Amino acid sequence: MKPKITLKDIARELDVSISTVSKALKNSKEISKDTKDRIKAFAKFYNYRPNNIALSLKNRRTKNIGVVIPDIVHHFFTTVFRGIEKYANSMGYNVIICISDESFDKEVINMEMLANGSIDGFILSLSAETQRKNDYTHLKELLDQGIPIVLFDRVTEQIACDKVVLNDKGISTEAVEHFITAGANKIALVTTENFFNVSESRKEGYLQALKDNGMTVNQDLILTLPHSLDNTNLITEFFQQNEIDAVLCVNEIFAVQCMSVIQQLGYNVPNDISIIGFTDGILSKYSSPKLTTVAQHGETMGEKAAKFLIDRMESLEMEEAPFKTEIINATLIKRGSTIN
Amino acid sequence: MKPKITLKDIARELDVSISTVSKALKNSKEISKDTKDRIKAFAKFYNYRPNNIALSLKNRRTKNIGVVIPDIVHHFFTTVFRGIEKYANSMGYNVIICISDESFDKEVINMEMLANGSIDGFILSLSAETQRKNDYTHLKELLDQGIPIVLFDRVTEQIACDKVVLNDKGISTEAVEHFITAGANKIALVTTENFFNVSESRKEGYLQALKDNGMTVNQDLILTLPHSLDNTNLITEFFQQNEIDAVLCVNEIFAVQCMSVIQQLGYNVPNDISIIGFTDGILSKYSSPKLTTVAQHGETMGEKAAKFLIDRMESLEMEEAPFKTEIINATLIKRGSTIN
DNA sequence: TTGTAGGCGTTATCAT
DNA sequence: ATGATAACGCCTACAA
Repeated sequence: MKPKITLKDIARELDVSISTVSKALKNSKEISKDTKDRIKAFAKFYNYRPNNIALSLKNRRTKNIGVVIPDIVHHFFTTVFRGIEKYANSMGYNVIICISDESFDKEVINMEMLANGSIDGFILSLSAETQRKNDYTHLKELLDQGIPIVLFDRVTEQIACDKVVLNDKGISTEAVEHFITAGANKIALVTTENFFNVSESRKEGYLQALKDNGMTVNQDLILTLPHSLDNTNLITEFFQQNEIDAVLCVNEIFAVQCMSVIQQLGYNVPNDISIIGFTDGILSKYSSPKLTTVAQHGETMGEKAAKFLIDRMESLEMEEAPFKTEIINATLIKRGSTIN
Repeated sequence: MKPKITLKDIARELDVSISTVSKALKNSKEISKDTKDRIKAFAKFYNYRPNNIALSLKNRRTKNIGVVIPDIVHHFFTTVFRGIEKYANSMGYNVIICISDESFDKEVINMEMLANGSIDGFILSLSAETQRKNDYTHLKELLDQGIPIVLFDRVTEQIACDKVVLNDKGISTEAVEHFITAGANKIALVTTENFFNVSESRKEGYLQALKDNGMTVNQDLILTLPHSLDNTNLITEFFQQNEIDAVLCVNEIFAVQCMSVIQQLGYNVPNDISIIGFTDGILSKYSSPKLTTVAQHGETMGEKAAKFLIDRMESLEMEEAPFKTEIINATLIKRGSTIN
């Protein structure tokens, strides 16, 4: 058991002053080569490492980033997190993570907790409840205090800050057009309740594609599923009661559930009904047939978000750079659940 | 833009001393009700919150826990992490996370980085490379410095610390016996290279079950797959060249891959071949048929690990409590990929 | 009832 | 070339 050693310890042992030790270890040329060597050898032997906390206090920066995501079990957030972690680490930052669990209160409490000195900035994707309540005072307050925030994916226009989002609308249009090219004309959409900005955008993209191609919108072909429930029955009804030859799903769970129902009903994927889902996760890769999906490039989003944040934090006080929004281009990965 | 306010600021504004402010905010009865009220009102108005960093420095404890896991995309680690986060937060701790990415170096570097004051203790699952190298000096050093560590899942006997593991061997035996009860007698095992303690234990459990039931071991029925590669061909060969009526897989990816191959080859699951996988993740739930799996109760493991760590950290210096190993009982979730 | 002083570990500035 | 001092924000034993 050898507790951590401090500058003071070294100073005492070597009978010099603390500041001499500090300077010597920083290779200051104020100190004679002789003492420098002595001190360095001693420090090395006892494996001296400066105390991060003391440095944080002195420098008024922690080199920690707070990441707040709604959920860590979802593949998309997981990949974004990876990207953040990767870039942050490469820049010497640690990542403190909080799961809001889609709860407004948890989001607020966790952020306030971290904001009291533990982190230099936040990367955040809004919880469902926050988007539903449409209440962003906690974010405004943090920004007011000078703590930078980067929003990704689940963002809001009501907060002025750097953002990283997907071209949800555009890629949805592209997906639907992929159906149309293959001859589909009874195209369905399976989505979530619409307080999510992303679901909303995806729906817009879907509608846009229909419009651009002179097709009429049939509201019956839009299925809005409630959150966190077993939706199998709803989905089954949906496919029984409607004539459908293609379906766009806003996440991969819906996609794989639809596929399962469709096959159960005796249809063939993709010949009778084609499917495209969002999120190129593990489900999409291991289903049969493999799912055509919208790859959201989560890792790229994460890296970009981290870069935005660190750039802003390190541009010491020349902070008033205008806020940027980076749009990450999703791509369609064509696999077995669509024709072509 | 209103920067954070400090005790000093309050003291200056209210023309009292810093310690008076400090005491007042802690409701010390040394201070007159009058000044307390004045100070509290002011503090509340300016939304004073003590600076965590200063507290950490003073108290020599950060209330941060470092979590090091090999991978965040794997469902199992994700759920364990959830459990850790949940318990830690409820006890007022933050969680700093590092992904070792199965790399020894990343594991070492990250841990050393955090160990310099950023965290009070670690929860860790060993990286593949660390287990392969069998080198744990970094952990020993940290323990030497008085930093507590809790290992989970991927553990080693070479380190004396609290541990949380699964009854891998027992549950594997149980799984194989489930096959046997249903009439199987050509039971295969699909596993990873054996430097993982968990794979090793699962194999032992498999062998034990065969032995207990008077069945002979056929080495041909044990398929060892390399890490991170497309194994489809190996798996296909395996099922073509061997007569098999049941297969136990050490993770759910292998399980779902096997199922896919089996169905491709024209067999029926579970009638021709039954399957059981480890990890009750999303793949198992959304495959068809749904997979019978070993639920590892990751969240429980995480909570338990966090409890071990926090207990030890908070039992100030009466530390020499003996190290405990908690064995979490996995359970078999019977679904469509097995008979019964 | 209030204030002073010292310390947590480090660095920067200003002596000596 | 080396050391003393102050400061980061907070707490607390001890004075006043």
